[in-house]
Amino acid sequence: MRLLAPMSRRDGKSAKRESKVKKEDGPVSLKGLAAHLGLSPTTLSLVLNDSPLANTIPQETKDRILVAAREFNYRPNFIARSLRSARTYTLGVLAPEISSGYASEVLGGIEEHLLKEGYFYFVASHHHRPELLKQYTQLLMERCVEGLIAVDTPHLAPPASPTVCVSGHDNAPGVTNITLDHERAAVLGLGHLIELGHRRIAAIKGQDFSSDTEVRWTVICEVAKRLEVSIKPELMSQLEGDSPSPETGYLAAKRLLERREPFTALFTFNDVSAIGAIRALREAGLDVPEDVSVIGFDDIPAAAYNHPALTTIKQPLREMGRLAAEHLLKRISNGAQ
Amino acid sequence: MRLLAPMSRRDGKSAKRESKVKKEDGPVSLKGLAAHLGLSPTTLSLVLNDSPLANTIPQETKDRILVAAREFNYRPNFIARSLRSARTYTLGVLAPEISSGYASEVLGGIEEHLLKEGYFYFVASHHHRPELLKQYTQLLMERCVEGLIAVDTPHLAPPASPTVCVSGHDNAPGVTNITLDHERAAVLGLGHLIELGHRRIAAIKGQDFSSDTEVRWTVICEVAKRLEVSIKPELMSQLEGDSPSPETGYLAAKRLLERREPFTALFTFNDVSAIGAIRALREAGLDVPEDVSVIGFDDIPAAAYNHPALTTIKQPLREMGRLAAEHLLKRISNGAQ
DNA sequence: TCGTTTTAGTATAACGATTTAGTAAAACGA
DNA sequence: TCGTTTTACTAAATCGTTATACTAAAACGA
Repeated sequence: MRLLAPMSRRDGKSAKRESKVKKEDGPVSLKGLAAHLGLSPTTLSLVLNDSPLANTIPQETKDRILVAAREFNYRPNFIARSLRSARTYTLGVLAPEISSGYASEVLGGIEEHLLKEGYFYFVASHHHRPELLKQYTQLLMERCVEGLIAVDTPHLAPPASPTVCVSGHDNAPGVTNITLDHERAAVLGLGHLIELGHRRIAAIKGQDFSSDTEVRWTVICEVAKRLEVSIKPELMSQLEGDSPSPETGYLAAKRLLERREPFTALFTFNDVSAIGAIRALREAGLDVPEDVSVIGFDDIPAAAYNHPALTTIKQPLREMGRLAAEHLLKRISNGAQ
Repeated sequence: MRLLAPMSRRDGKSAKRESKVKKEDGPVSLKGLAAHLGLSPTTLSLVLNDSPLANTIPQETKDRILVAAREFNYRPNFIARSLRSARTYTLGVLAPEISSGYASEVLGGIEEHLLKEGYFYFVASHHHRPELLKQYTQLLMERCVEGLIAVDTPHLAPPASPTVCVSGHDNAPGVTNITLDHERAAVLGLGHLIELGHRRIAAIKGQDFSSDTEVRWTVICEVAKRLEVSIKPELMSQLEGDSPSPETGYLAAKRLLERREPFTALFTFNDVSAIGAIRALREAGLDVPEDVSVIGFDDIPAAAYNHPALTTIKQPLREMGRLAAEHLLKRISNGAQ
């Protein structure tokens, strides 16, 4: 059941004007500060950036400048600097939808590293729509981002900036892919099920638009064959639609059950769909984990608190985001393309 | 159980140099394009922005300019424009942690509206640490953002830019708060429980650092009193720590149970903690919902797929984000402070 | 004392756009 | 035909920095 609470907006009283006349007109510019000190902007710039050219300027003058800068709370204008230096210290991030658990975890890792390095980033959600993807890539480039990070975004057109793809599998020139070791993931997952004695293993494949879908599926099939528990075609179902709720998994499991092909274990594409699948199994009178073992993927926080607790393969999403950011900044500072 | 899969990094072959000599040197500037056409940058600027001053310029010339601009894929440099116009079309967003379900939903709504209006935004997560909050606010201002949106962030210092707080309750000058109608939420939640016949109602209050905690708690107590089911002090527990997992709710419920004060319903601060609380109740031998009814808050996707399905008060977080963005842009375009 | 070096700066141009003020040539009017 | 208006532009300033080149004065050396 769901009860919807409404919301409202309330404004504070409008800001009172500062009575001090002192700084009536916004932030100080270098020129203004220089005028106040009776020096040229050049001198201030040299001192404030302690350029080697400021060597011959006496400490007394330097101090005067530093004191005044502090007093007037001088902050160099970032835009002007960017224009001059052709650096924006800004990246662009493309993701299907930032509010998805997957993307937001990766973004968390990206942000953590970027802020530490003095960078910010713009995000755009393309909802797997090619024309939006193209448009936003363009917009980000126009904003002069120094590089791009694409999260779970296949078929990215070869970009003009250095690019890192999180869970990318396209082999494009100039693009670095950060990927999971899917082979190892498959061995962990299937190995665990086999150890529990399962032989009739079903699987739910990801949506076609997910970067990992094909690779993971291929690897799972290979590993299954190698471990001699090959997954029957009738025991494969696939997620459809891009709902962020467990519903996709619920429906995929339903389709699987309709085929009446028996199985004792289910390997799902992610935790959210696993939760939905479990519900479908229960409704079909199957007990989890007594009748069917379910294994998820991702390790979202809710996984551990599901009832019963979900077994899952952890993807270090935050770490992958951090690594993507770290690598991209390295490429940028190497002047790499 | 959780099995950790490792990840790896793979680079594509490095980009081949374009063999065309045509555009060897990055994007064209207005000056470059003007030189190519034998016109002045001014003329191009007037035509491309179709300024009224371009009225007297013959269509033929205009066409020449437009064709060349298209041919060379001319894009005005955003940075240069920003410097001149003192507009960045960029906002700053402050949140405790972007990867939390709460913040990412709100961000989704913010993003949706901003992109539609040609804006981008920078985000920074302050983790409820005052010094980070201050530092990031400063950094965002230095980046020349045109406004700020603070999500679940109390005690924001009076900012120099127009600001909107999502779930803000401080009454600061120049700050707009987007808030839930907590009164209505409390009536919905408590009303539902009372209708089910509950009289001994327990509640889990939010962490002290959450914007909504105090207001919601106060309102719930008031409404409870009015509905004559006042919540006993012994039946109040509080979330602690900022883990994003249901664990906080699990622990809060444990503390509640230790007091051995009987109750038949539990109103929790959010869905995630509700899931944890249900686990604690189960471990204590209480059946949900037979022995204890639990009601959550937020309506996260997993709520509906919890077993049993969780009753919850929906917060229209995405809508709140969208509204915040919309209102802030309106204030900005009104030149408001 | 005169030439050189050092000191302590400054003037100018540049980044890439936009805006204001201007101008030469053509067209027009009486 | 001469003065005015219109046409079709352009020059220069500006946004706030930074980089390069330059200079006047002081100090130094022989």
